[in-house]
Amino acid sequence: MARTGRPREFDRQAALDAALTLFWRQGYEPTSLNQLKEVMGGISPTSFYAAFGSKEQLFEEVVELYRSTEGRVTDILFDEEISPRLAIERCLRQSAKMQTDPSHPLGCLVVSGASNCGSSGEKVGQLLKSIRRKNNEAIRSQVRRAVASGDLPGRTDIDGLTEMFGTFLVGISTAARDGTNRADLDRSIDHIMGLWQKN
Amino acid sequence: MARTGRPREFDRQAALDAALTLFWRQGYEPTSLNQLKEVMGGISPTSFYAAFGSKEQLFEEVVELYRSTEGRVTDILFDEEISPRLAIERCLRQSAKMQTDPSHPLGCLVVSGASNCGSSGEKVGQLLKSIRRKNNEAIRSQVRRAVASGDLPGRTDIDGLTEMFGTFLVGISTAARDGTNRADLDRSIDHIMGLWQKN
DNA sequence: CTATTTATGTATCGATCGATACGGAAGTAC
DNA sequence: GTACTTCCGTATCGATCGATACATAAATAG
Repeated sequence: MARTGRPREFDRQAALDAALTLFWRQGYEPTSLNQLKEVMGGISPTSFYAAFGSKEQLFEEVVELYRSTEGRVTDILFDEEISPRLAIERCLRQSAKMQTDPSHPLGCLVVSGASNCGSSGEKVGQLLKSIRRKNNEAIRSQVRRAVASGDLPGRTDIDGLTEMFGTFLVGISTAARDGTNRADLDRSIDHIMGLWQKN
Repeated sequence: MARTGRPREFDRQAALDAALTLFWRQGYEPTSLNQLKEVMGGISPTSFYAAFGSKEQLFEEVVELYRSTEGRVTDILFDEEISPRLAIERCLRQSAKMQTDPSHPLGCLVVSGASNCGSSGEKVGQLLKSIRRKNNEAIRSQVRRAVASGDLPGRTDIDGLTEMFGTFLVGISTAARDGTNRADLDRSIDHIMGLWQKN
């Protein structure tokens, strides 16, 4: 049976897509409800709050959308079927490609989406931080797996190598936003991955 | 001859220091004038604007202060007297040490101080971006110098290697703010600098 | 039809934003 | 002393912030 009540007049998914783009470009706090309502189809405040709850809830939903689409480039870090080296290299290359793609804002929403937070944005800042932490732990798990399998020597400094890849990964967002193109990032990944066999 | 007029009742330099700390922790946009006035000695709005012009001008002055103090860790990138490798390595290690120092906010003001900017913060965002760009060019200059001197092979991919160090450098800010300690960052620098001789 | 449910449009809420007006206070110049 | 300069405190500006109140419109249920 069809749902009762007056049907929604705007496309909720399209509105969510537009909100993602705006949050991605500007970040959480400087993006105002007026801007959001405008790009989301010129909807009214009432429609906005009825459909999305609040600015904070909308952002959380936007982060979910990001993670299920463009943000999937880091998912491969959690793949323990492929080789650890390939998991990390592919994550870096896919991230560099995605974050420099001109079809959407530059950089990474998880890294740069809520980096300047007052008290009102503290919660969403913690949300993104927890995602970054999980990614870092996935890198550590891959490095550890490589040592266990003998792909990296037993004397490998696991934490140091993990942090090297992790710091480089989050750096891609600032680099991309500063205008670095994909080709240069890809060659920088050539270099950083060169460490793997020369260890 | 002494300056005429009623003397200022607050310590301008101390107020500037306090503003630096607040901007460093929160970033430009989410830091309000009320917060600033409070940490700057509970000064009045009139005193604030008479002494610093505006929030934006204050931030620019704060950036100058930062660059002349904690931010000097990157100055060594411009030193063409020491070896290129040492210039880059010292920059990374000093940055890691400074940005994880608990005596002030974590991370780097130049990287994270205005990363979420609406239209009002666009100007300061560009200011920080131009500083990052200059630092990147300094890295490139060092890499080029290393190739010219034979310290790196002639076939070296200059732009790729530059971007690798540059991306890692800006990544330190997010890593430090996410809680990475100095020791782990230092070991990650051990790894990334290992590329230099193994090229 | 009436009742119920959900969405919409307008008008506006209290709080806060960055920034000023205005008058008085505290110093020097003469 | 008076004139001048600079700073301070209070009160407040217009704009915008995120969020709601309230009445109305458009659908289904019976």
